[in-house]
Amino acid sequence: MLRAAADFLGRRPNATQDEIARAVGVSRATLHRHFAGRGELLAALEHLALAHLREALDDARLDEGPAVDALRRLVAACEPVAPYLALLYSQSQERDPDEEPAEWADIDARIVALFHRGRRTGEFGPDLTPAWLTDAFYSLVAGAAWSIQAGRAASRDFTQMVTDLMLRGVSRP
Amino acid sequence: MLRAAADFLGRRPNATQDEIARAVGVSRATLHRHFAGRGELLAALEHLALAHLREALDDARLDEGPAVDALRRLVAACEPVAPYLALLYSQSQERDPDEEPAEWADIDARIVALFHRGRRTGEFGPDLTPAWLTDAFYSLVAGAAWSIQAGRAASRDFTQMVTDLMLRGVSRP
DNA sequence: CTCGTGTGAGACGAATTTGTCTCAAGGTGT
DNA sequence: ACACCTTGAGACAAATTCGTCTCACACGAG
Repeated sequence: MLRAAADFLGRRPNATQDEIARAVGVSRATLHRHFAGRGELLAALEHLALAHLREALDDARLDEGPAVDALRRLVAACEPVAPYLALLYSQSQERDPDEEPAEWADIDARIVALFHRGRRTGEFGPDLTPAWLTDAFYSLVAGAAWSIQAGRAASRDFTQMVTDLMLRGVSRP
Repeated sequence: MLRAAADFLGRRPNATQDEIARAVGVSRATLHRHFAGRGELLAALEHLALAHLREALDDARLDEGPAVDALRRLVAACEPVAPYLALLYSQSQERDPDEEPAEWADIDARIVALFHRGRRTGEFGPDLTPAWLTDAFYSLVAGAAWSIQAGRAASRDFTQMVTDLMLRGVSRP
């Protein structure tokens, strides 16, 4: 149910609760019984996305093996969460920047740590800061999700699109 | 005036026209005299962004010299437009995908052509498609603009952040 | 069968937002 | 001084959206 709501809100961030309910397949009354108001729905969505994302980070084992491989695993593990991320990425702009839940801090810290480790071991170049690489990672994941949703890219290319760009940019293999 | 509206809408995409007017520094009546309704304002904003972006593309001379240098010039020229792009990038989700003005087709085509050229000359690797590289370029420009606006990155690092990531990813120079 | 539960449909008022109007104030050029 | 234009402030109705309530219907468990 949240899945359908996420898909729909990804396309129409400002949709009415009436539209959301119809898109999900329930009546507005039922939607309001489960989530009282748009805020609760967004919160539930964020909670679900955070849970999936945490699980993805656990599966990726970011602190094991070469950082390059860990980054590959990270992108691959994030693929199912990408639509949620894209949604929250667009909604995050219209929220007070200081009221964002502290649960994001964990996630951010783990990804930042990966880029720090790669820089320390010399696998990653020293020019780009881990903070920017983390933001760029989010942007690329969300951008790839949008490209796929818009039909400009194939869903099965997600991992390669993001990993190749993160690892080598446009340069030759 | 549009500049102020863009800055404010970048932070609060769902702001009331009252809030927009106050942020711009005029009364709601005056704002409504210039742009009848939110739609016209967004359209004007998009028009302005398109004009700036076209000018940036002209300045970048994407079809001259090595594609790598052209990409560098492109990013540098896009820096002033980045906040506009970030705004439209978030607003574009809530619009019918087929009613988007054809003016974007020009811009997209020129950027896609750059990546095509780089791939043809062998400067860019053959794995990533020009279409995805274009989307990724937009994502990174918008992401960098958000990072800067959020205070996580310095404004003067914009060009290097985006170009380094596009050209080499995380790998060493 | 009967009860309880969950759902859909609809109606209602409240709050918000928007478009429009009027009027007074301020500035400009003649 | 005078006409002219723009703006700010406020009021007003219309439209939209949201929260809430009621009622009828379906469905499974006992």
